[in-house]
Amino acid sequence: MAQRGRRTRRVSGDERQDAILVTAEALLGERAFDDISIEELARGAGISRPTFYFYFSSKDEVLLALLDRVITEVEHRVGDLPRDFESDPAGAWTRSIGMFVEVFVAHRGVATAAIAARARNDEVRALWSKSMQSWVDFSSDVIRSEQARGAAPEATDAHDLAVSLNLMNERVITAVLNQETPAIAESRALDVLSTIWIRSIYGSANPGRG
Amino acid sequence: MAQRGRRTRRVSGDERQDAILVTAEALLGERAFDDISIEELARGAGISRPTFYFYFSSKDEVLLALLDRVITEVEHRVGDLPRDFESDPAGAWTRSIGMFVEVFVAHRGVATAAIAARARNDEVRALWSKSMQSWVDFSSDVIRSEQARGAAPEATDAHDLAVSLNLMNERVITAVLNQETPAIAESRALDVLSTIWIRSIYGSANPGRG
DNA sequence: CGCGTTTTCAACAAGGTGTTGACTCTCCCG
DNA sequence: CGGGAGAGTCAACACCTTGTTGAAAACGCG
Repeated sequence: MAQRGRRTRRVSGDERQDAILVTAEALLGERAFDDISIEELARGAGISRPTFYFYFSSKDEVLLALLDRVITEVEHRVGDLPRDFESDPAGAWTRSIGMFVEVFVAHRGVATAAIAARARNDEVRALWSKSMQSWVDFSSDVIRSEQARGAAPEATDAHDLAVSLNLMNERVITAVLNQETPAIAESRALDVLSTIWIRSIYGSANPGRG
Repeated sequence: MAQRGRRTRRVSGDERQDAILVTAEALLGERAFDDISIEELARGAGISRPTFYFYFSSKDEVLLALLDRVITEVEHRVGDLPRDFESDPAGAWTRSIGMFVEVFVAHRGVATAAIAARARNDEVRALWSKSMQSWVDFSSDVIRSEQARGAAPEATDAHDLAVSLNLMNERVITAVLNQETPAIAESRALDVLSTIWIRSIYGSANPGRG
């Protein structure tokens, strides 16, 4: 997944490529991906626009490279996630969801740009979906083991539940980060999301009737 | 909210404006909004590109007009939503969520285009958020009344819950419609979403410990 | 008819993307 | 150490899309 765009690499070209990436991440912190031109990326890295194309074949490739780093970090962190669900299910889920929140907050610009670019770019979509998949796999594994030990009802398919809850997290967190309306307060997000996860995974499906 | 783009209206100009809208909706059925040029919209309506600007000031205005219709329909349908939650909470919620699903499916092209355009266009964002807001208001009203009658625990803020669950619906349904990965089967969507809603609203927050 | 308003579009301007071809620089090998 | 093979660079070009302008055609009504 590394080695995007460039043919070979020897001396100082790397620095240029890096400079483009650094410029892109900085600009993404202050405005939307669509509002950043290749000209700006090039100028920020101290090169001309045509030279930009020597390093990346398009603006989307830059986003892809940025996203690539985030994905790598995510897969690492998912692997390190504690699985102490038996002793403290609520706490364990909250910590897992907290990690999700942390990644979004830490790479806010890249995450929101990638989510928007996903609609038009196949490679971005594939890469993002890989990341979501690793979260979904983690969640559904845990849900299944909670069902196996009798702590959670088996009525609902673990995979469907995991997908829906992870998509909820993605959407709620982006709404919070972008300060959309409607959204919830940033300070309440983790609490609300955890509550929904826990009730959905462990709760019964029979509300009290009138 | 009607009367977008045009100064006055008298005779046959309306048909042209309508033809643009019809063309847009048809094209949105087969590809993404970004991949449709104003040239195509104009040709589809039998006019030249500059003439398009007589009717709409931009491509986004066309989407806005399309979305406007959908929003109107939504507000109408939310008002007509049954509130028979006391006798059959699960069924009532499922029917309400089903309406949400129906609207997305019926206006699939407009909905997905609007969601994508929301990121860059303030007016689209405002209009979409108005629609979400009417769903959120409905949901939180019902949640609060369920809490008041003692059927649902009051531990969680009704508004925060309503926002999160509605955002989940938005995201899960678009994932299903776009056949994303990960997603769930279209036939399972309503069932899974209802389950999560019901457990989140009525369930307790205390999972069984190991 | 004749005059104002509506409607139309050729032509232009601006701004972005991606490509070409030639030039420089570096460094390594003969 | 001199000459080539890349790597790296960019002016200039071609192209597409959006949005504007100004003048002309069509229409309705007195």
